[in-house]
Amino acid sequence: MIEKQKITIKDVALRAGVSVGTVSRVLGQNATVKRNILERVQRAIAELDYRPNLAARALRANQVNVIGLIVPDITNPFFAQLANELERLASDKGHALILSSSHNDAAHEARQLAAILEHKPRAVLLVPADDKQNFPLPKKAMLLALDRRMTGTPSVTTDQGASAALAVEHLVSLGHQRIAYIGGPTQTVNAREREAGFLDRIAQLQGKGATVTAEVFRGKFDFASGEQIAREILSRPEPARATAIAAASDQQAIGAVRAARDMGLGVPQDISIIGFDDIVLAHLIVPRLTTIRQPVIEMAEEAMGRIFGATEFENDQRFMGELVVRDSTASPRTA
Amino acid sequence: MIEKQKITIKDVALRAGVSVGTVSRVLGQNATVKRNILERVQRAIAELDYRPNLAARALRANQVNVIGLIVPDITNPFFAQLANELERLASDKGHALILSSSHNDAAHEARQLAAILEHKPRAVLLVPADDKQNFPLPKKAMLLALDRRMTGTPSVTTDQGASAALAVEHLVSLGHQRIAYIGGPTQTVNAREREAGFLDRIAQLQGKGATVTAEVFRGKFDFASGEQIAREILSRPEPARATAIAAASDQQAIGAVRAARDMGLGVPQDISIIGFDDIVLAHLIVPRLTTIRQPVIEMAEEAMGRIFGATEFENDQRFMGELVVRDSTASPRTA
DNA sequence: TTGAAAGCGCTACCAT
DNA sequence: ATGGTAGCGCTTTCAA
Repeated sequence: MIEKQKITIKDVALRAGVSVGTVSRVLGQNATVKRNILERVQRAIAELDYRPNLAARALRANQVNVIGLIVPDITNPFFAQLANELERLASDKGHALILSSSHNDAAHEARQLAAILEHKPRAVLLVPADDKQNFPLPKKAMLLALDRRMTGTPSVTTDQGASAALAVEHLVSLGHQRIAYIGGPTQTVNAREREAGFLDRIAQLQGKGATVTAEVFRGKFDFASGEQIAREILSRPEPARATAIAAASDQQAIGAVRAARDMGLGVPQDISIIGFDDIVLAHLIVPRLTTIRQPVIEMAEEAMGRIFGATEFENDQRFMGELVVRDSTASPRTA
Repeated sequence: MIEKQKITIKDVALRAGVSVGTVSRVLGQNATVKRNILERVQRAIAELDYRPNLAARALRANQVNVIGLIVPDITNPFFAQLANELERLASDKGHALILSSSHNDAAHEARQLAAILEHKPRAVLLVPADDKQNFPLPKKAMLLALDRRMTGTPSVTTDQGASAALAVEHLVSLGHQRIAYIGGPTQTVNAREREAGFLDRIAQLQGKGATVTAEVFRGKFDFASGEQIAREILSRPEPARATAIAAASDQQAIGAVRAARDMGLGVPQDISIIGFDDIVLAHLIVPRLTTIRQPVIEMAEEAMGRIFGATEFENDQRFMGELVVRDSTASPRTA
C-alpha cells in the first residue's frame, strides 16, 4: 500500500514557484504561459506525480469525464460487443464508462438514467427499452439513443427495416416460399421495424407475382424464445411447414437451430435459418449462421464522434446492415 | 428539455427556514434533528425535488458512490454475467458501476485501474490479468480481486483446482482413459490452477492404479482457441486419439464441439467434451454442454457484501464449483 | 439542537 | 503573462 494521494495543485505551484492559477493554466488547453514557466511547472508536476482531483474539477465544471451507457442487458452478446467498443473509444479519450442495465424495463431505465445523470456525465448513450421516452430530457447532459430510435432524441442506429429486407431477398433467391418469421417484443422499436421491413418486402414481392408467404411469431430476443418458437413452427406437418425461419436476433436463431437439431431436423437441409446482428458466436456455432450484420464498430465510432464533437451529423444517423451468408441457409429440398 | 438542475442545499435551507448545516444533517445518517424541523426539511426537499450534488460530496468526502470493475473482456459471456450481477447489486445500493476491459494486458490494466482510482470509487473489483500485481495498491480505495486470485490482495474466487478435479472424476467414472486437456493462457492464475488441479487428480488416480492419462494443450480462453486445438487433437488416428476433451472454459469447449462436428465426429458418441464456467450458452448449444459451474451470483454477492461491510470474511474466499452433467459427455464407445 | 463558517481542489475572473 | 481570489455545493467542525 502506498500512501494516499494528497498532492494538490497548491503543492505543484509551491514547488514551481508560481501561483495556482498558473498551474491551472498549464493544465488547461489554452496555455498562455511563457515557455520557461511552462517547463518549470511541467517538471514540478512530473516530479510530484501530481494527478488533478476529478471531483474538484467536476464540482467546478459541473461536468465529469464520464460517459453513461444504459443497455437492456449486458449478457446479450450484441450489447456486450457494443459496450466493449464504446469502452475502448471512451478510454482512448480519457473518459470512463458507467454501465447499467435497464432489463428492458422503461421505469427502471428512467431511474437508471436519473442516477447516472447525477454523476454529471459528459453524455449518456441509451439503448432505449421504449421508443417513447418516459422521462424528462436533461438539458446539458447529452443524450444519444443507440441501436434503437427514440422519439425526440438524436440517434445512431442501423436501418432495421431495410436490413431485414435483405433476409427476405436472400431466402427468396434461394427458392423459399413458406417463411416463418420470429419477431422480437413489439414494445421495442427495432422489433417492430425489423418485422415491418420484413413483411413489406414480402408484400412487395407478392405484388410482383411471387408466391412467397410469411407467417409471424413473436417472442423475446433471447435464445430460449427462439428455441421455443422454432419448436412450435417445426412441429407442423411437413407439407405446410415453413422451409425457412428468419429470426429477429442471432440469439433467437441459435435457439431455433437447437430446436431443429433436437427434433432431428438438419440445418440447412431440412430447414434454413437466418439471424440478425452477427454476434461473434454466429460464426462459431454449428452450422455457422447466415445473418444480417449490424455495423457495431461504425455505430460506436459515430456515437463517440458526436459526443466529442469531431463530427456534425444529422439527428438520426442510420447505417445499413449487411447480409452475411454462411452455412445455415440453403435452397429448400422441394425447390 | 427541462431546465438544468440548480437546486442546491441552500435553496432547501431557505425554504425550510433553517441553515444549510441542518439540511445536511437531515441528509446524513445520524440525524440529530428535532422532529418538526426534520419534517419541515424533508418537505422542502420533496417540494423542490432537490438532488444532492455528487461532485460536491465527492470533493468533500474524497469518495464517491461508484464501484469500479475491470474485467479482461466484457464480451466473454462469463464476465458479462458477472458484470450483470454486480451492476444489479451495486445499483441496489445506490452505486454506479464503472466498467473497463483490460484485454488481459497487465500494463493496460494498471492504466485502467489508475484511471478509475482517480474517480475516487468506493471500491474497485478486479479480475486480474496477472496474479502478480504490477501496480501500487491504493490505500483508501478498496481493491478486491474477483474470479482470479492476486498476491497481496484479498479475493473472491472459485476453487479452480478442486473444481477442475470434478471434471476428471466425471470423465473417469464414465470410463474414459485417454483425456485431452485444453488449458488456458498460463499467465492467468486460473488457467494454471485449473490445469494443476486437473493433472493432480489424474496423477492421484494413477497412483491408485488407474490407467487414465492426460495430455495437455494450451490456448486462449476463447471459442477460436478451443476450435483450433480440438481440431489438432481430433486429427490424430483413432486408436491413439483421446476419447474425451476437458476444456478450461465453456467457450473453448463450444469451439471444440464445432471442430468435432466439422470433422464429422459425433458429440458425445465419438468424443466427450466438458467445459468450465457454465455460461448461459452452455445449455443452449447442441449438444447441451456438460460443464463445471462457477457460482457467479454467490461470488458477486460476496464481493458486494464485503464492499458494503455487511460481512467480515477472511481475505481469500473460495467457493466450490459444481459439476453440471448434460449431453456432451458419455462413455467411450470402446469402454 | 441549531447556526455560522471553514475548507475540500479546482478554474476563471479581475487585477496588475 | 502572471498572481490573487471568489466560489462551485457540500459536510463538519466550533459556538451558542
